Amino acid sequence: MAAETRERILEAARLTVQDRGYGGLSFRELAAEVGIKSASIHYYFPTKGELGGALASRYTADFAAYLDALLEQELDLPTCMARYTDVFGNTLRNANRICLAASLAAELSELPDEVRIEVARFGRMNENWLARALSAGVAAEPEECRRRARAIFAAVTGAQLIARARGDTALYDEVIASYRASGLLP
Amino acid sequence: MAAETRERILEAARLTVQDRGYGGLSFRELAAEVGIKSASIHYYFPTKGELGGALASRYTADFAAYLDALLEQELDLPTCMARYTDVFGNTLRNANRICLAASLAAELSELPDEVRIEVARFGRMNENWLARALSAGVAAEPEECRRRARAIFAAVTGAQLIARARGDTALYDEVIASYRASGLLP
DNA sequence: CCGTGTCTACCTGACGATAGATAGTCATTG
DNA sequence: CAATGACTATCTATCGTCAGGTAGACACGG
Repeated sequence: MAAETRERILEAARLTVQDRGYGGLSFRELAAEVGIKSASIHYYFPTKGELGGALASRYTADFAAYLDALLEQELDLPTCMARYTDVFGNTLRNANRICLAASLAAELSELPDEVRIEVARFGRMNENWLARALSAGVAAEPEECRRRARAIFAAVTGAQLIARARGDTALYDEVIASYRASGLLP
Repeated sequence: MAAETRERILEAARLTVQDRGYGGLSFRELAAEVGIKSASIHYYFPTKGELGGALASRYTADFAAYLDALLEQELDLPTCMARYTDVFGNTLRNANRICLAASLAAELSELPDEVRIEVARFGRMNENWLARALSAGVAAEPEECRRRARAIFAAVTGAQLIARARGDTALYDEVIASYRASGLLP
C-alpha cells in the first residue's frame, strides 16, 4: 500500500485528462475518485504542474516501453503499423478517450512549462519510434523515414480526435483504412 | 455600434478558445479584452454554453462560406486542396492558434451539449465540402470520395495539433507535403 | 523493554483568487 | 416614454494551495 496511492492518483488523473483535458482535472474530484482528500494529493504532487508533468512523463515512458517491445517482435511492417494504430484505437474505444498528449496539446497555452515540455517529448518519441520502424521495413533514406513518421503520427492523432468529436468510434478505423489505401500508412 | 459589441465578443472569444481551449475562456478576461464588464457579456450571451454555441456556429458558417467561394473558382484539384490546407496553416502561423473545432474536440466531455453539437457539425461540413471537391476533380465513386474526405480532414487537423505541440509551425507544412507525397492529398 | 525521535501517509480547516451568474440601476437613443 | 446597452454590486461555488495536526510504523539508545 506504500506507493500505491501515488499510482492510483496518476492513473485516475490520466483518465480524466484524456477525457476532459487538463483544465477538467481538479484536485478535489481527483481525490474523491481515489478515495482520499484533496490536500493529500499535494503530499505526492505539490502543485498541479508537477502532477501534470509526472503524468505526461509516465505516459510517454509506458507508451515507449510498449512500442519498443513491439519493435523487438520483428513483425512485418504492415502488421507493426497496425499494432501502432490499434493502441490509439483501443484508447478511443475505451470510454471514448484520446491520447493524453493530444488532449494536452489542445490546451497548450494553459499548461505549465513542465507539462508543455512533456507533450513535445511524447511527439518526438513517437516520431523516433515510427522512423525506426519504417527504416527497418523499407530501404528508404533516413530523412524520408522521419518525414513519413511525422506524417503518420499527425494523421493518427487527428483520426482519433475527429472520430471522438463525431461520437463514432468506427470512424477511426475507417480513416485508418483510408490512410492505408492512399499509401500514407504501409 | 449597435450589434458591433456582440461581434467583438465573438471574435475575442474565438481567438481565446483557439489558443487556450473552452476552459481557458472566462467572462471576466473576455470582457477586459473587449473593453466592457463581464456582466455585459451576459446581456448578449446569457450563459457560457450559449456563447460557445454561437461561437462555434459562426465559425462553421464563416468557414463554409470561404470554402464554397473557393469551390466556385473551379481551380484544379491540387490547387484547391492546397488552398484548403493553407487555411489551417494560416491559423497556425497566426499566433500559433489551432482550428476552433479541434480545440473544442479535445475537451469534448467538458462542453455543454449545444457546443458539442456544433463541433460535430463543423466536422460534417468539412467532410461534405472535401467530398464535393474531390468528386469534381477525379471520377471516383461517391463513397470513396467521402472516405477520402474524412481522412484528409482528420490528417490536416492532426498536423495542426502536433505542429503546435512541438512549437514549430514549419512542421505543419512539412507534414502536409508528406501527405501529398504519399498520395493522401491530391 | 521502554521511551524518544523520526518518518510516512494521510487528515482538518482555511486562505485568497476566480469562476459563472444575477438583480437592480442608469444613461443614451430613437 | 420605452427600449437598448451597459453599468455596479454581489452571490455562490469551486479552484489550487497551504499550515498544521495526527495515527501508526520503525529505529535506536539506555
